[in-house]
Amino acid sequence: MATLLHKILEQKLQEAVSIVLGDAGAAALLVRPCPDPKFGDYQTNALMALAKARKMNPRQLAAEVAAKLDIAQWCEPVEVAGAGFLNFRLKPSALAQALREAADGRHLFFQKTSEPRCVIIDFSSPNAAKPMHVGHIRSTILGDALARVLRLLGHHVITDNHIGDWGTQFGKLLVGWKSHLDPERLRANPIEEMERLYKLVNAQCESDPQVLENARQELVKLQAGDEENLRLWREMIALSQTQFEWVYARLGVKFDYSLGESYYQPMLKKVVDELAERGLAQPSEGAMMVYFEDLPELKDHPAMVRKSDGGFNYTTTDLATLLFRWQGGTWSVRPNEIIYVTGAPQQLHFKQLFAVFRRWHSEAHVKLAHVWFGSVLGEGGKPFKTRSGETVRLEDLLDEAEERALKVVSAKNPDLDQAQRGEIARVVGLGAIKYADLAQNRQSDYVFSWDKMLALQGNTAPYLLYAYTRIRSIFRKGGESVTGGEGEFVLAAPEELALARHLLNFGLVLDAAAEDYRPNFLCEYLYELAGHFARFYENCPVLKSEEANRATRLGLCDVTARVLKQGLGVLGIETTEQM
RNA sequence: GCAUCCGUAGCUCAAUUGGAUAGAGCUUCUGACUUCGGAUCAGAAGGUUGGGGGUUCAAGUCCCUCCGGAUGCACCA
Repeated sequence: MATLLHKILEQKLQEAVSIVLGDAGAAALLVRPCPDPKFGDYQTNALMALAKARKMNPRQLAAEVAAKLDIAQWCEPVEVAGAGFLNFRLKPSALAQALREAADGRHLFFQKTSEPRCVIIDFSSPNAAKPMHVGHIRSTILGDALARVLRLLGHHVITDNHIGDWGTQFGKLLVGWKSHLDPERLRANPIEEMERLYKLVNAQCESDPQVLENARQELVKLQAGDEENLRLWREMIALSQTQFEWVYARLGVKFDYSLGESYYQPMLKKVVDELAERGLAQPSEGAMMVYFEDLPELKDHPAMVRKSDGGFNYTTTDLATLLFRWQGGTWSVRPNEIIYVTGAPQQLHFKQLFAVFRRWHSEAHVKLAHVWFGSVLGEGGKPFKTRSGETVRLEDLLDEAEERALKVVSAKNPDLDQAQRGEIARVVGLGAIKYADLAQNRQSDYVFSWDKMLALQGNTAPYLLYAYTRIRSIFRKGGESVTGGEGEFVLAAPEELALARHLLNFGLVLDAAAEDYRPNFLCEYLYELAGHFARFYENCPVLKSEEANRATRLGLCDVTARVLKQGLGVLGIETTEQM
């Protein structure tokens, strides 16, 4: 049995409360780390809320619950403080036991959920026939990190890339492909050529209505199943897919499914027919609309599910997709939850989507979450563009990250051979980009800064990776005889205790990050962990210390390295032994 | 006009069911090197959390209002 102390405390608190209040009504009694170590290791403020709801004296309730708490095995006597806080102080033996278990590989301060859920995560979603750009990075990195966290916690995660492979852009692309295609350029760089064609025709459409009309007709033919157009479309999709896979491989991102918009086209008519039959959708100005008179937020924002020209739009496609997923897709498992990771501007769309679906299938017990995020801005707070005003290509961005990281590594560590430096630069560069994004509250707009993300100070990937390499260096230097330590942990120095206490909270933070879809909690935790380690490292010699201290300190180093590696790994960031 | 989101130190950002003294990094200043990797650590300075009102034992967080900004709002996705 793993000793996960905060879980034990929560359990015991629950038991004590039900003894005192005589019922199990106490929903979630959370125990969390104290904001200030002087109060203790863990606290709960839940009793104050509980007392309030029952019109009881909070301090008295806290005292009564404290009297029934059966935790002497792990804690010093509990204190009632302030308006009704309970403060817990761990016994050194409990701390030592948890660390010993972790050092022995029995756990890493977290446990898998007792209630695994099936969660579908929809993220990245680039448009076919266009290069992936910086706008896709947040969705991709955030979605991947969430998938990894949920999987680590034992959930059944299905990732699905809803590629934009059926939009109106294909009308223009078909016109371009048929009249301006340069086979040489297509061979050399298919995406660039398709982008060139699209831009060319798009510009022509501005000035020449005839070209626009041609594009419309090509689109209609494609959607009607014209063989020639379908063949060209498939070719374009295949070329795009190759590019996507290359970028995803570089980022270390994998999808279980990539069912694009086109996959759902055969289902769209039925969606609208059903909505119409059930009176949920009504005709208006030739289009089909769903109104939400009873929802104040959406009262003035009806959703369109069919255009006046008879065509369907993205709400229709998303409804079909949602139904398909809820019914178990091709994987035959009904999800408990579906998560969409997209930008903030789509909030209204998802509110409409979810509202329509709830009416359409009110029997569906599935949690629908729109995990939205802010924009990536350039320095100065304006949209992030290249000097010439173009959107930044994702591949160029990754290249530049590695180049910049290589310069730093080469300057700091010129002794390493070129191949090693290249590999370190890859890990550090990609890690820096991912971490800079994930470390931020996703809902804020994010100011992209090379200097900040590659800095060795502050809450950055290089700082964390450096902490990791310092630990690994100890074990390298100590030789093969040096393991993660043995025997009982004897924690004495304040830096040892602070590090140990912080290690214990890894699981709590993983849970919080998963619960709120916010990897920045985990980043914050890892940054603090690296800080605690740095202070420990500064003040507590490991290899040079005497045998008694040495075993404990080696153990702390080992466990810290494992939490760092696991924590970064679950953010999609690799580690490196040297840098 | 309607809706959503945001406003925290000079700058970039945190702040876990509303919780105890709002925290980091950068910048500035001051310290610690015969380094288990100094790509480090310690200390100082920096705040009326946009303004005002309200709820609460407790508000950056919830409610109202005003100011300022971003985004979206029927035939693009």
